[in-house]
Amino acid sequence: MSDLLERLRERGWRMTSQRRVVAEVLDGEHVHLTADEVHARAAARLPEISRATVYNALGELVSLGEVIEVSTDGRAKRYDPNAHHPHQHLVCSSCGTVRDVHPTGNPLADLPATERFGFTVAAVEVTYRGLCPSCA
Amino acid sequence: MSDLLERLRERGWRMTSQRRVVAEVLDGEHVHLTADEVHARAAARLPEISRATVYNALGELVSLGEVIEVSTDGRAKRYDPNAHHPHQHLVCSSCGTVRDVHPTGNPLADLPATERFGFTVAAVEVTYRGLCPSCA
DNA sequence: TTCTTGACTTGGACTCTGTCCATTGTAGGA
DNA sequence: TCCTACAATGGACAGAGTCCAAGTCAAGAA
Repeated sequence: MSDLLERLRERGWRMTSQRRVVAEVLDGEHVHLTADEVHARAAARLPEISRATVYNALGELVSLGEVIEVSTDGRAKRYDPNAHHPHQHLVCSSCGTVRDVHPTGNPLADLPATERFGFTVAAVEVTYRGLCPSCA
Repeated sequence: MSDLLERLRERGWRMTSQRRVVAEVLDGEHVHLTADEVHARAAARLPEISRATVYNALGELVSLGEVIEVSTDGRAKRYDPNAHHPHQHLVCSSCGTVRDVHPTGNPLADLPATERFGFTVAAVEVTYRGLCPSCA
């Protein structure tokens, strides 16, 4: 499952051991890690990797469109590697768990022109909130 | 337009000069202020008010359901006093302006049971992103 | 009105998340 | 192999928010 690494190399992303480890941490795992969690997992394999490097790499992966930045709680941003499959998020208000979900319908179509106030609307994020089975 | 003050008093919210000023700043203005902006406006009327007090008051207004906390950019949270009229937000990706909008449809109904994974879904937030007329 | 008391406010220290920058290191092409 | 532009480092810094001990005060009781 190293499609991500492959794509990055093809796109000319200069590959360093640090960047490889960050990409590997995100690839495969379908969880939503914070930058610090990514750093912790990366450091498990490459102990001397710095926080700044992890932030740089994450920022570039986001710019490249390979990873999505999700801020579900106003605290640390989370990084979602599932960028190539449109989806929304379901968040547990108690423990913060995030799941990818696929609602029906198209929320963009639900915003009539009269409610756009001249904005060029490019994207829509939907966050469902509730309690997960363990917290309920 | 001091419905808010009235409601708070009725609900037994102990009224201090600091809390009154914070509530007054939010009441009436249909903008989406950050905590620091609320503090600045409150301090214009009550110079010695502290940041901690503003944070406390805002947190309580949110708990009471009188104000909604909105985190549109992963930076400072914004406080939306329009809590009694269901609405969503339209955010300018360039300047950060936030507008209240009223999409048609019910996004909660768009999440089928099979996509809820046992969660008790209580709320849904929709954020439209794009460029406002000035930034486009 | 004055007293009393529990709730509120203060301000400074602290935490967490993220950014910046000068220095050092290195991937990958010539 | 050598160069060099680009990347990594780590420590300082900044913004947003929380915590806490000490002082203050709103509002009910007498």
